[in-house]
Amino acid sequence: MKRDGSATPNALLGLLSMGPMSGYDIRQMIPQSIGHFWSESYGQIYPGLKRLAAAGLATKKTERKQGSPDRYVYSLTAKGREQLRVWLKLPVAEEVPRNELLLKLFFGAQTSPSVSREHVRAYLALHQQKLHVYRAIAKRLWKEEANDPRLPFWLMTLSMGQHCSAAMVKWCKETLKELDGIERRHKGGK
Amino acid sequence: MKRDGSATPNALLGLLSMGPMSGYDIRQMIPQSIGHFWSESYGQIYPGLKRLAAAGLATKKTERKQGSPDRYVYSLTAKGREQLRVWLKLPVAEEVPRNELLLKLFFGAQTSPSVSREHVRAYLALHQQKLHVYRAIAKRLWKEEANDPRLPFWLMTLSMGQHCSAAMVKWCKETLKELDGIERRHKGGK
DNA sequence: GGGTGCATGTAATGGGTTACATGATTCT
DNA sequence: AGAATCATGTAACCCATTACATGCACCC
Repeated sequence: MKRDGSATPNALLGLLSMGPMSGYDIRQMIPQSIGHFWSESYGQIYPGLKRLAAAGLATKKTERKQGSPDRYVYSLTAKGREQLRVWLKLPVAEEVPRNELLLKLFFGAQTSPSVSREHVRAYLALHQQKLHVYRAIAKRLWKEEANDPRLPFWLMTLSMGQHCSAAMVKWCKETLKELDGIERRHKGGK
Repeated sequence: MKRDGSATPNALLGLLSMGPMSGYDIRQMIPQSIGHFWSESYGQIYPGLKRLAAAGLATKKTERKQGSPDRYVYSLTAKGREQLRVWLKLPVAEEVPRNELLLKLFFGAQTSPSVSREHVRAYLALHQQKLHVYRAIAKRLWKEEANDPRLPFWLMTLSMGQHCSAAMVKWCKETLKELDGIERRHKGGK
């Protein structure tokens, strides 16, 4: 049995479960849907969709319109829906995430504290901005998708982003204070 | 100018800044150092060290002992230290992290709420355990490395883990309540 | 005429893990 | 005898991004 190391084909199934789509459509909608915690490039999407069709998990229809390129629109088959449900049940594969900020911070004693401080500052700004974006998305969803049964699940993923970014903002502020202290000792103490 | 897409060689430089080491040593010490936010496999380490030596960033010494295999111990050169400092100053490259849990949760409406609940439950357990581990490490560091000037930086990376896991625990608990509500409506309501 | 958007796709390249290969010593 | 630990390393494979290639239509 071939074990499926990658979640990519299943991510495509999930996106197709939201409605028939072309590869181009999928790419366009990612920022508005799973973009905050998942990404796919054309190099994955187009061959991936082809493979789904070859495996009988999706069907491909050609849409022709004069004055614009052909579109290949994929729809989930019953088999595809079933495969999606099977994958959703499988335990989540936890990976060791690589965090370059922490890597640099860990070796922070090898350079001036101000270097670390700038990294943390940038991280703070990043997460403050994310919090704004999350709030805007939540507002939009409450208005526009109020009756969609999928709404609660979308809000849960948003909520994780909010919890995480809020924690990061708090950590950044504490860490900046700590770094300031180190810098003062660095300059004043010796 | 060739831009360095990968932080791996610099991670090796950072580890070597802690003292001369063999590839084997590096692999062994990762869980005790940067393991919570970075990983490297032998397939990266051994060729990586060779490249560092070839680039004049590290020197290789052979240690022979009767009754055990040869060890190739690498030490940073002045040039290597300088390169580490240069890399530390470069802005952190933010990547879009892939979170499989969120991906499954986002499509949670395609299956029974209990499926999502189990995933969240596992995530809760994972982060509660991480909190224990972090606390144990912090204790050990305070005792054993109290006078090391690098200690504050190590504690900062630990602290991020603590903030993050604490936020995840909170989110999991809230989300489990929400999922319970959905399940009740699911069963009772219709 | 030139940029932008629609729309498809592939090839090159990069980055990384895993499994394998080797071989001595020490512990059970 | 067999397993675990020390220690090095490579080859096969997997996954993913990026750059490139094509081509039409529309707007400035």
